[in-house]
Formats: sequence, structure tokens, C-alpha cells
Amino acid sequence: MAERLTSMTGETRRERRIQRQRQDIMDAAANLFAANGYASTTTKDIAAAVDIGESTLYGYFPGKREILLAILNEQSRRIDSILASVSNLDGYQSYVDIVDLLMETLLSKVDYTRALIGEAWINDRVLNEYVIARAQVLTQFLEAFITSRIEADDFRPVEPRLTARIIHATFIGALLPVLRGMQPPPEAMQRHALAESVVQIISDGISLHPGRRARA
Amino acid sequence: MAERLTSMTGETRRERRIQRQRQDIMDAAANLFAANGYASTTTKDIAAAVDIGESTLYGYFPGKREILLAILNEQSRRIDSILASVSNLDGYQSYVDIVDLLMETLLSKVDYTRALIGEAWINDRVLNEYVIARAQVLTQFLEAFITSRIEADDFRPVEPRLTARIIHATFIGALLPVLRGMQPPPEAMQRHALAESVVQIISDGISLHPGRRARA
Amino acid sequence: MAERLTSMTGETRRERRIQRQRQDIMDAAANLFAANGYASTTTKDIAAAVDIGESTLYGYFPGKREILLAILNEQSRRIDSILASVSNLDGYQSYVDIVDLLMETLLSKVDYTRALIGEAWINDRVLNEYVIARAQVLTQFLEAFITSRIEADDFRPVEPRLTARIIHATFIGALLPVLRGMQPPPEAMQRHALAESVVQIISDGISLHPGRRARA
Amino acid sequence: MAERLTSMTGETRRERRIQRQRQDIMDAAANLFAANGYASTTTKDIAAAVDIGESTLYGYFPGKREILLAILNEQSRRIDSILASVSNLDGYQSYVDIVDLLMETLLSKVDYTRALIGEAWINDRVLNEYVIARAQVLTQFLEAFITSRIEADDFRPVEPRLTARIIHATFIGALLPVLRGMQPPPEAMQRHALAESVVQIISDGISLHPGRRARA
DNA sequence: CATGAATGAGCGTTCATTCAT
DNA sequence: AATGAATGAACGCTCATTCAT
Repeated sequence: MAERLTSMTGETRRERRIQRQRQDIMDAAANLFAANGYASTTTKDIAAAVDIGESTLYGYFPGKREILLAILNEQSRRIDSILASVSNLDGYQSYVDIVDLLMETLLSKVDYTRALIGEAWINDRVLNEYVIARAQVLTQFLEAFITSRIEADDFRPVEPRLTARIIHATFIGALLPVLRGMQPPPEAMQRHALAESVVQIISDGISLHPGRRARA
Repeated sequence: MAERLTSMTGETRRERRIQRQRQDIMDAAANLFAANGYASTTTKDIAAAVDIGESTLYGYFPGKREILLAILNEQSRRIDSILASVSNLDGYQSYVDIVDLLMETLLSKVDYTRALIGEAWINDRVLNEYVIARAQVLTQFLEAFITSRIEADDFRPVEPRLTARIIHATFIGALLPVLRGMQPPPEAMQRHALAESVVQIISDGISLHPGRRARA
Repeated sequence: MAERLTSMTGETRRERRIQRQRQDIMDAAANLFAANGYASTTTKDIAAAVDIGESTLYGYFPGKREILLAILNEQSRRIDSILASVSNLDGYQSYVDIVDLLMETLLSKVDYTRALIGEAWINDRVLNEYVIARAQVLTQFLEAFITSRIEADDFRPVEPRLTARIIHATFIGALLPVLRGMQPPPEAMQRHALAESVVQIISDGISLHPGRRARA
Repeated sequence: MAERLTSMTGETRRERRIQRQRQDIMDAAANLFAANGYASTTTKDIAAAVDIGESTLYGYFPGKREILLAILNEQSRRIDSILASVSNLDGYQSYVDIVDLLMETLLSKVDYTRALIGEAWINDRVLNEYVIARAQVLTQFLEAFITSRIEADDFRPVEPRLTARIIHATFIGALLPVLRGMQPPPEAMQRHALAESVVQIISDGISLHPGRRARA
């Protein structure tokens, strides 16, 4: 019994240590993947960054690709937990909130996000399974949201699909310099202001004389 | 004389053939770079795609890297020739036109653009020399344009820098699905409509009741 | 403590094994370099000679060139340790001794010496850094020695520089057939006799009637 | 007939042109072989040095190796023509003369000689066929010469084989700096003086008191 | 005869992975 | 569990040689 107990706590402590090591490896790998791309990052690089032997990696992951997949999965899990609350969305302010939350999530592990986007750019499987699958949740919500607002005479009769994509674009575009490592992640307040500006421009445009140039 | 003439035309024909071959190589390489990334594309892949011997590549380019650089340069040259006309811009419609022209340019060689973006994502030098250097031309024009319109009471008092970035973002975002190979390039008319929609949404927003939610 | 001790001896044993492996590689490489030249020897050849995988070489040396340099350095180190005692030289017999010692050193690793000479023959850097730098020590000693002996009316008034070079030449020449692999290395006694003969011929000449033909 | 005549003279002129071109190729190749070794010299290098197309080489030689062999053969032929007169040798002065002649021959095409020695150093076939075969003529003559002089009480009772080798060594050694490209070829008079010094040192030694140290 | 273009064979080297300790 | 050592497979690239013109 005592043995079992010791063993159990030992196991747990060991498991925690293992989990921490896995995280260290993933963090270091994500950093390198983000900076140089998955293909150009060697297992030697990763091991050196964690300061362990190269072959030790294989005690924690079956291979290099699985490290990437673990990173992609972790980040996807994070995003999913945000998207789960999308269905509860109602109205403008809640969209600002979720944009802000998404930004926070994507930027909380910039390297993970950057690695995800970089790999999705050149790998169809990654794109479909990790990006598009998630983006569609938002897209569908947005399209339905826009359509209902148009019907309620709140929105001009824009094309919902295109508009949804443009909204996504502003969102991504606003983050691009941070994701690409050209700018430091913004503070919470700056980030919230950014989210609001994005939504507001989409909502009201920048012109004081709307419609004047329509079809012009 | 006749000999010289014959020799000259011979040279020209040969040079044309060489140029065509170089283009074939670049096209095939760009396609592979776009699909799998530069690092994961082997010279063997490229040679096989052009159906020539692997070593034959080296008669046309000094190395794999130079094939990429030739692709990046060619696409940059194309973009530069568009940006040269930016200074002549005046007003809304001309901005729609240049957006349309840029879209046409970027999409006329989707693989080139895709390879460029993919490499810029993980290579600071490429990002700075090939992307940022060009984007700044547009950014500066846009910021000045927005500022002057605000002063003329045409635009609401938005933050020019952020707004310029958001405009860029909508532009990039609108192209993303095509660039990433998820959608076929649009026809000229569709493309023009897309450009107009982008500019119009930025201009007027999507809400029928502007300002109602501002600061709310 | 015990752990540290175990670890220490483990390290030492491992290091010894690594050193032995490095030596094996260098020996095999020197043999091939001597027989076929550096440029014509492939890393595949070397690996096969040591019976290891080709890529295993790179765990012991950064590259092919460094294997050669290690060989040249080791042999140079050996020669330097002999030359260090040159300054103590005094008189004829000690010169015989150092000639003998040098011969012993050069012949103890014939392949190393042969590889060194072969590479020096076609590589200016190797010639200057590994051969001339060392030969000058002997040359300068010899010139001074000859000059002093002439002043002491022990030697005929020969030209010291040329004579020194000729002495070197006899030395090299006497070894040439062994270095080139046409003859087996001589036993210690034969070698000593050779050294003595060389010095003696230089000293006394082969003629019984010296001077008879001078200027004739 | 006229056609034949024209053809003949044409052939002759063409043949001369071909011979000249062959010589140009051999000279350029010998220069590169001497400087960098045969294995490290590329056909591209050779062609560039002669300023012709790389494939044009193959109109004059079946391959790279044959260029080397032509060089070795030409130099060997030159040496043979000197050695032919060795049998006529009689006495001291004639030996000085042949040493001088040999020196002149070897140095008249330094690159050829240097390429020959460099290749012989790492190629047994070349060593045997081009060097040893010729050296033996001299060796045998020298041994017989020394033996006869000893019998005639002209020479001390040295070991003929070793002495012959030492004489060879002084000869080679005296030329080494020139052959290796560290010194410019000497003028005719300097060269003759060198030859004489070599023979004289061998003959009389450098000591004023011969025999004093014998056996010491 | 001269050559630009093409190429198979092979080079030195890298790297993700395995294995013995 | 941790790792140094080993390695097959593959990489980017070179080069002597061939061939069509």
C-alpha cells in the first residue's frame, strides 16, 4: 500500500515533470518553427534550445513531426475553447469581446500561432484540419449574423459571404505585424482598442458621407 | 556580314530558348515552393517537374537559392511597376483601380506570390527586402491620403496609421483564399467587383446607422 | 561523489574510445591520402577503410579537410618536438643524431609524412605553414653551423646557403624511396648508418683526391 | 591532283594549327596541374585557360587523363633524349655537363616537370613508367661509374648504391625550390654553377680535414 | 572543327531516427 | 529516463563526358 502510495505520488510527480519537459520542448520548438520554419528547424536545434540530448526528444515525442502536431493541437484547443462561446454571441459588443479574446489567445502564444500559420501556408492538411475547420465556425456565425442584421434593416444590403471574409481579413491583418514578429504583442488595453477599432471601421466605415460614392 | 547576321539571329534564338527554359524552371519551382515551401522542395523535384536532368538546372541558375531569388525579384519587379503609378493617385476611383491592378498582378502569377509570402513568413531578409520595402510605398500613400481627407472633413477622425493597416489587411484578406490555393483566381470582372467592395466597405461601413454604437 | 567518480571514469573511458576512433580514422585517411592524394580520396573510401558509416566520420571531424589538417598538425607537432632540441646542437655527431631522429619521426608515420609532402606539393598554404616554417629552423641552424666552421678553418669556403640546401636535399633524397612507398622503412641500425653516411659524404666527399678537380 | 595538292597543304597547315592548339592546351593544363594537382584541376579550368569551349578539348584529346599523359610523355621524351647521351659520359666534367643539361631540360618546362613529380607522388603507375624507368638509367650509370672509380683508387670505398642515391638526391634537392615554384628558374650561368657545386661537394665534401671524423 | 547544352555518376555533407549503455 | 554514437537516406551541387547543331 505504502509502496503503491509512494508509487502513485511518484508517478504523479514524474508525470508532472514529464509534462513540464514536454512543454519546454514544445515552446522551444515553436520558437524555432516560428523563426525559421518547420522544415529548416533541426531536431539538433530543438534539443540544444532545451539543453537536452538530441535523442532525449524521442522519449517525449515519437518524432519531429509530432512535436509540431502537438503544438498545432494545443493552439487549436485554445482556440476551440474560445469558439465554443461563439454561439452565445449576441450583438455588436459581444463580437468585439470575442475578437478581443481571440486576439488574446492567438497572441498569448505568438510562436505557436506563427508556427501554425507558417505551416498551414504550405501544407494542405494542416490548413484544412487546423485552420479552415476553425475559421468556418466564425464564418458561419458571421454570415448568419450579417444576414439577420440586414433583414432587420440594421446593415446595408452587403454580400454576407464577402463581408464575412473581409471582417476576418481585418482581424488577421491587424495581428499580422505582431504575429510576424515585427511588433511586440500589445498590452491588454491596446489590444482591446484595436479590436474595437476594427469592428467599428467595419461597422461605420471611415467616410463622413456614406453612400455618396456608391456605384460612383 | 551575312555570317554575323546569321550568328546574331542564332544568338537571339538561342537566348530566347534559354529565357524560355529559365521561365519554365522558375514556374515549376514557384509551383513547388508555393505548394510545399522552399525548404521542403528539392532540386530533384524541380528538375523532374521541368523534365530535365537535375544537373541541368545549374546551367540556368547558380543554385537552388537563386531560383527562389529570381522568382522573388521577378514578382517584385511586377509589383514595383504598379506602385510606380501610385503617386498619380487621386480620389476614390483611382484607389479602386490600383487595388484592382495590384490584385491582377499578384494573382497573374499566384505561385510566385504565394512563394514570396511563404518565404517572407520565415525569413526576415526576404520579408524586409521584398515585402516591407514595397508595402511602405502604399502605406505612406494611404496615411497621407487619409490624413488629407480627414482635414477636408471627408473622413471621420480615424487613426490614419491603424486605418491604413486595416485597409491593407482587407486587401490581403480578400486575396488570401486565392493565394492559398483554396479558390481559383477570379475573372477580371469579379476581381474588379471585389476591389470595389473592399474600398466601399472601408469607406462606408456595413451599418445603416453609423455612429450609433461609437464608443458604446 | 561516487556518482561523480563513476561519471568521471566513464567520461575518460569514452574519451579514450573517441580518441582511438579519431586515430583510426586519421590513420586510414593518411594511408589513402598517401596512396591516392587528398583530392582523389573520397569520404566514402575513408569510411570504408575504418569500416564505419560515411556519416559517422562527421561525429569525429567537421569535414574531410579537417581530417587532413589533423594529420598535418599531428605530424608537425611530432617534428616540432624534435626541432626543439636543435638549438642544443653542437658538432658533427649531434647533427648525425638529429638527422637520425628526424628520420625516425618522419618514418614512424610514413603515411602522414607522405600525405604532408603530397599536399604541400600542390598547396601553397600547406607548404608554407607546415613545411617551410619547419624547414627554416634547420636551415638557419645549418647555415650558422657551416659559417662558423668555415671561420674556424674546419670547412672549405663553400657557400653556406647552397650547402645547407644540398644537405637537406641529401636528407630528403635518402628517405625518398621509403616515403614514396618503394622501400620498407629501415630498421633503426640501418637508419642510423644511412644518417651517418649522408653526413659523412657531405663532410668528406667521395673523392680520394679532393680539390684536384676544383674549377677544372 | 590540284585538289590533292591543295588538300595536302591544307592538311599540313591544319595539322600545324592542330599541333599548336594541342601545345596550348598542354601548356595551360600543365600549369594548372602543377599549381593545383591533376585531380583538383577541372576541364572547365583548362578550357578557360586556353579560352576555348570545354567540349572543344575533346577534339584534341580523348579525355582529361590523356592530356596529362601527353604532358608526361612529352617531358619524358625530352629527358630520354638527354639520357641517350649518358653512355658517352667520361669523367668529371662530362658529369657536370649532363647534370646541367638535365637541369636545363627539367626547368625548361617547369610546369611539366612539376606536374610529373606531383602525379608520380600519388600514382604508382606514373611513378614506375615515367620516373623510375628513367632514373634507373642514371642510377645504373652512376653505380658503374662509382665502382670503376673506386677500383681505380680515385674514389674512397663508399657504397655505390647509396652514394648514387645521394647524388640523385642532391640533384633533386637543388632543384626543389624552383620546381615547387618558390624560386624563379636560374639563368644558364647560375644553373651551371649550381651543377658544378653539386658535383664538387659530392666529390670533395665540405670538410678541410677529410677522414678525421670517419667512424667517429 | 567548335561549342552550348545536357546529364549520370558521384561528391561532401546533413539530418531524423535508432540503439546500446 | 537520458544520451552519445551510429547511420541510411537524401540533399545541393560538381564534373568529365556526350551530343546535336
